[in-house]
Amino acid sequence: MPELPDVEGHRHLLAEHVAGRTVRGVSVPDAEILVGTTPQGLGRSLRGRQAGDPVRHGKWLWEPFDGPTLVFHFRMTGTLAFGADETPDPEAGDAVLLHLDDGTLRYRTSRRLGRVWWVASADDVADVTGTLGVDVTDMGADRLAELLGHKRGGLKSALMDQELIAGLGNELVDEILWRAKLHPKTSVGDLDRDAVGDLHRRLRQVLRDSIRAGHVPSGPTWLNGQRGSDDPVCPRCHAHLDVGQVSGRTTYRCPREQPGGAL
DNA sequence: CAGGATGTTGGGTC
DNA sequence: CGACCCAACATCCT
Repeated sequence: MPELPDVEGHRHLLAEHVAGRTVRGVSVPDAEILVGTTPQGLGRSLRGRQAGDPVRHGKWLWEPFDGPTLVFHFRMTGTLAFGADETPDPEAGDAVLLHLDDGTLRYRTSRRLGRVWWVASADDVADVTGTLGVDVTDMGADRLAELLGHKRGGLKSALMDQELIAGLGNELVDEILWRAKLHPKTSVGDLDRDAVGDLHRRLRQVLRDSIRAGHVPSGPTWLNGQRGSDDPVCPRCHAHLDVGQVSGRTTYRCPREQPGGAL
């Protein structure tokens, strides 16, 4: 599930419940998920430290502790939760818990694909994340046009390239392309400035509504709601959707409104 | 019960 | 180097 809107929700949770609090102790029920230190090292490093303001860039999230910083990525699975319950539930995928002044932060990755990295300083975060493009929530239409101007190949691949634009995942990109009425394999070079402008407006709209919801919605007016259906149809024109693979990801497209070849 | 799944990495090819 | 493809990761859901 975790797409950018979910990660933004997790950032909000950190800002609300963790920033400004002090670490009293840690639990690491799944040490394999913790990278860059040991459970003992994590406790030694964080105990007594105060949490600063969390940062999200694309689908990456980090929390500085007055120097040492925890970097979170959720991959295909994973959540953050905060509450009074201090008890780890390893069966449910609890991996790293931080016990703070007034509650416990719980990083859970049920399929164990997510990771939490420890780095000594916020300056070292980029060593973990690698090169990231502009955060998609900070990207204006001109910037999008400029970035696409340097790219070749298919539009969906370009939008999903985290080194170009950080934050767009499979579900968001399908939703955006459907609203912009663009075929996922549209050659990037075929878009003129007006088309990029329209694409950008749709992108902003999808992001705003998704972040507001805390996830990519799947209601009746969202293409995303057709995902997983045995007979997916276009929420606007009710044509049967074309489902296939693009860039190795399951892709949905309306053959009538996003014309072009089959996926 | 086999197959597929939201993401990323690393290998390989052209 | 860029674009693209694939397999792997570990587990859950259909």
